[in-house]
Amino acid sequence: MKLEKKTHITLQDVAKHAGVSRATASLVLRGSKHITESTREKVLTSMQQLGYVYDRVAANLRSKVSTTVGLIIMELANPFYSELLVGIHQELDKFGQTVILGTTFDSESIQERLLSTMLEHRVGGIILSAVPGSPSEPINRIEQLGIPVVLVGRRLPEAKCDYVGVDNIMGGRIAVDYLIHKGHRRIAFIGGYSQLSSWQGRKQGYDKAFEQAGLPIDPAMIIESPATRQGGIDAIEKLLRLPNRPTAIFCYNDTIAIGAMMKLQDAGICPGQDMAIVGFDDIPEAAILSPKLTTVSSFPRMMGAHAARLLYSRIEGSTLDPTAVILEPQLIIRDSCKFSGSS
Amino acid sequence: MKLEKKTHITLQDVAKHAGVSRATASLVLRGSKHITESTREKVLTSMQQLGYVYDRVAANLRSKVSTTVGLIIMELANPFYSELLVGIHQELDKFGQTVILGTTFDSESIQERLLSTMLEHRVGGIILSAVPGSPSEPINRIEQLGIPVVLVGRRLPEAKCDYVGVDNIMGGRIAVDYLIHKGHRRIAFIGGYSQLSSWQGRKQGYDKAFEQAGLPIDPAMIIESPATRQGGIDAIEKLLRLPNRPTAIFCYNDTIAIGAMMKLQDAGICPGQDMAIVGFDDIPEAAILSPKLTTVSSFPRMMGAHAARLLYSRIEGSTLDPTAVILEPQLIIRDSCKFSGSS
DNA sequence: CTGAAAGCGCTTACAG
DNA sequence: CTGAAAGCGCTTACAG
Repeated sequence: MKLEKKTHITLQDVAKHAGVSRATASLVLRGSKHITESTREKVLTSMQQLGYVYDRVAANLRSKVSTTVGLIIMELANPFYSELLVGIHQELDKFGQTVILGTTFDSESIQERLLSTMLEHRVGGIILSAVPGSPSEPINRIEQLGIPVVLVGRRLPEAKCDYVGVDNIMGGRIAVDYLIHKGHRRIAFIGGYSQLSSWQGRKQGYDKAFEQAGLPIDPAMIIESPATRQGGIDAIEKLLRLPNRPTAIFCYNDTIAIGAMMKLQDAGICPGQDMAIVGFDDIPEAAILSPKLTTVSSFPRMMGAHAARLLYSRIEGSTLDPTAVILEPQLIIRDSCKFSGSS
Repeated sequence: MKLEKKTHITLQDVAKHAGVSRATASLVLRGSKHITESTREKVLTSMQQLGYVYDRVAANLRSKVSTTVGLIIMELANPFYSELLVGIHQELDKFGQTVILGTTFDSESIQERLLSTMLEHRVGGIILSAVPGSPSEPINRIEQLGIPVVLVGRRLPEAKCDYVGVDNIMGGRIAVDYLIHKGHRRIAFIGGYSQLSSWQGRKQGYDKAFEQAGLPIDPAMIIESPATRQGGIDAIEKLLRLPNRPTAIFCYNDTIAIGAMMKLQDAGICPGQDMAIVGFDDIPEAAILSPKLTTVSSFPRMMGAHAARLLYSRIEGSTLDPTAVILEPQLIIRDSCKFSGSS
């Protein structure tokens, strides 16, 4: 905890060593043009010699500036969020911002705590993938403080802030359209929870596709479960007990699809051959499964980059009305839908 | 950049509102016992009413304390590092420390820059997976400043600091022993670079296994390449051009193994059946490949947790000599080695 | 148990 | 172009 820097060099020391005032040294530090080349050099070499380390934290405190951004996501051990993080981190790095990380494991109380911690750390803004069903009041209160927040992936109805996500309705739509065109009539939708805005969107797309095809929807085909591999396994178990099994499965996301494929294989059902599978997100894993997973890409890395840019523009003072950046999803056709239903 | 908090409430405001001094309010904040219950309550309710946000940064500056830790790794889009990050983050969270992230992409100059940035942000310590071949002088200089650093996964010969890693020699040994016992005689070792301390260890284990079995080593079987999927693909291409192909492949890590399996499949060679494959690390992907990948687990999450604990003990003032925590690897036998060489 | 003063390391007007 | 002073929001001795 204690920073027991043995001989801690401050700007004061540098100034004295260079024979100038603290203010002058500070000016040199930030490359002011109002400094003579000769004093500039003197100060610079003094810094070198003394091994001076700039204290950005103290500087930020004084100048009321922040160079950190908070990122709150569900968990790290999930390729979707890893990819999101990569996009955010890479983009923010360009702006000289560093990210402070927090994971909620979808617990509302942890989210509350993290939000507080981030504020205490004087973040300039927050990127939040909110716990489903969490109240939007804390977010609005934070915005009130002048700290911008952008929601990513998961939307909160009442929150007055920016949002970056994929068009879930279209995503669900193109996935199910594709399956219907392949001749499937009984198509399950498994994984995720109906509180999730992304679940709702994907389900809506599913409904629309059925509607337009003039097909009836069987509520038994809709199975909620945690968005984990285990959740996929569990959902398949339930599905296999059904008297009238589906011929295709649209999974809430790729992680669910992985679990589903594992369980299917265990049950002697060949995914892709005996049962068509479509995922969502296109995480790196999707391409190495066998069969390679056909999935709807939500471009998580790009989502992250957009969120970072949007947040930074807010930090820089943009006062536009809250905007929503909706990425267009794309069906990535691979090998997990060879089977052609009852066509 | 600017933190234009509309009506920024400070401890001063709280104190005035509660009718006490700033010092008293500060004491309340940190739960001092020398405060009357009644004033405690007064102050607390004032904080509530005014919507006070504690400025931990200012507090840390004054009390010369740090609540952040720097983490520098090669890249985020790599399951090994994701897992490492999970372990570190989870453990550090328990100590109330937040992590500041940086990725080098194995560029020495980026690493230099990140190290500086972290110091400027007043991190209490640094966990570093160093760029191979980078000088240890900056690290020693940082330690000199009183900022502990722990190296993780990759060792630097001259660095006087803690290290957490897996026993690479043993890891290489058990992988190759296993293949030899399965009857293989021509075993390739592909991926990674010989500058990496982990590569050197695994290769040493490989050599030892051959030596003990009284088998000759063919230098053509050793192929270096970037530790990426593409690196695995490239290595296999080279391997297939060889007049005398191997019957088994020990991969520097699982990511290499994934690329290798992809390329093998493309070439009409069935991994696991026509060619045995062993990976290293046991990233989550290993279990979903088909065939499921037999691999040497390096327990990346546990590595992260150890590194975090070790660093924190240093931050707390531990002055033991630099220690090395070496985790014991474990062979995870799955399905990628069905073929039994020439036995 | 509480208050007045000094200080963490820096930057920001304001003089000169 | 450079210096002396005040202040960012907090904590830390030191009195009382």
